[in-house]
Amino acid sequence: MPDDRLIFLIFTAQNKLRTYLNNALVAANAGVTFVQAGILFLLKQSNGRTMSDLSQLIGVDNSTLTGLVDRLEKVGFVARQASPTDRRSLLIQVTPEGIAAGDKAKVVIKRINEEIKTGHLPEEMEIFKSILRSFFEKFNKNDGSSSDDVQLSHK
Amino acid sequence: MPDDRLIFLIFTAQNKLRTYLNNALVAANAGVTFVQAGILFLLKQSNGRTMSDLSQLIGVDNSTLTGLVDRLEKVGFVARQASPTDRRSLLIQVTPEGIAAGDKAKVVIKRINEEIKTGHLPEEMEIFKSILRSFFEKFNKNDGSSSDDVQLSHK
DNA sequence: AATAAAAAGTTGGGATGCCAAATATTTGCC
DNA sequence: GGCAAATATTTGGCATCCCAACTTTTTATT
Repeated sequence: MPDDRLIFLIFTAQNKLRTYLNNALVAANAGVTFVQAGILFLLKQSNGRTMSDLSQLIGVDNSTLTGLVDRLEKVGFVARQASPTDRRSLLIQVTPEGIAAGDKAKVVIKRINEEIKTGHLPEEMEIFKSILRSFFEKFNKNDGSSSDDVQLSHK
Repeated sequence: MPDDRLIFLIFTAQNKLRTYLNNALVAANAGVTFVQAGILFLLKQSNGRTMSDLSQLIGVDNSTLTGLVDRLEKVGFVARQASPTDRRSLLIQVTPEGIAAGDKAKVVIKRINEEIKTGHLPEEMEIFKSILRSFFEKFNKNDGSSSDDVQLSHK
């Protein structure tokens, strides 16, 4: 499988990182996973965000975000509140416990972020990031056949 | 979130790729996802592998592999067979339909593999891959606190 | 030979992700 | 103002992933 090893490598490496990271968060008694911590950071920054804001900022679809917020609400890290200006909307409020959990997680996340960089030059990390960022342009349309349209538009 | 943007970037980029890829496989009527296709390739290469072999080669744990094989078996792409030499073992046989599905998927996977490389130098892709490969050394222990032990052993 | 330890595969639980559909509400258009 | 279109959120379905526990079988140890 020489040609698809790149995709395989991306997926399996990512799985390794995610597992390691979330286990580290367990070991640190953070009480949240990486993605949940991300939500808490966003709310610490600016409390009372809507579900749509959060799903966009976290980079997941709205139904995924519903589950994430459900689980955070269940353990008392966030609360849902009706929006005063739009009856379709909820404003998600972080609790003090949620702030604390997020702060605890942050230490672990920083550490592992540093571990990722260990042994690599800054220029190399830049290349790594720019390739990842290219995915957002290349694979933004969720229709896998749309790349043909992109190529046609270049002519 | 400056420091953890790298991890966030890895996860969200990977999600983009995975979604795009699996949608492309749907569009191509491959009838399998990327991971399922990986299993079919392995079986085309060498049919009758054990579940343990497959889980190792695919890079997932054995219970994940059980689900994957269940779903492939359900659509008639593989079959489970008792091992003649070890009563704990099963040998997974790919069917002709499974081979066909894998071949169809391969075309799409190759295309997207090329898309990933588009716009980047070969040396850049090498750097990208070597950073991903470093995850397998750095994050191999699933205990996130084990990095401290590693550091201690260096003294 | 007997027994402890390890291995094979499955089940169950939890988390995360996307897609589609549904309902209530808001916005845009005529 | 009335109605079509869009939006906010949830629910349900499916897939993928890890962890823990379990039962049967095999291997290793005594």
